[in-house]
Amino acid sequence: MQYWLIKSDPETYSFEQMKKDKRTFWDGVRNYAARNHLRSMKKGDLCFFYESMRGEPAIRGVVKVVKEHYQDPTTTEDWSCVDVEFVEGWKTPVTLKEIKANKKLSQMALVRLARLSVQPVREDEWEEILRMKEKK
DNA sequence: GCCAACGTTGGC
DNA sequence: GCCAACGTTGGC
Repeated sequence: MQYWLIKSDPETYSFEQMKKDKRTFWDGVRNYAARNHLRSMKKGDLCFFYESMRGEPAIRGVVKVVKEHYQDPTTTEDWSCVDVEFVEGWKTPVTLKEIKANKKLSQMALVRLARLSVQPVREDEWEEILRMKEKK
């Protein structure tokens, strides 16, 4: 089992929408590194849902991979997408500011490779973020 | 809205 | 295959 973090610009697809849809296909990834991560995702893997750009950039909840990668239907080029399902929304999101302020998370791709839209999360990082969420 | 950081493109 | 130019992302 692997953990991931997927980013979305809420103007394109918000966590609010994710919650409403319950399930969606994660399309539109147009970056090779991100695509490779999509292709490594396994059914049952958990992902943090991160919203960028508008408002406070933050992790807002958790979604689960329910279908492994397949051809992105929005293009004929060689890109992939996966299906994800809503798991839980957090009342108080864990913000980028808080993540940056936490020394244990300084190695996170979110901090070091800000533009990578699909990234792996280490187990200790996953747990640390859950701890931060619980403490609120 | 600005701009730094990064990825991609294309000329050589 | 290098690297400058350009486009895009995303934090602030």
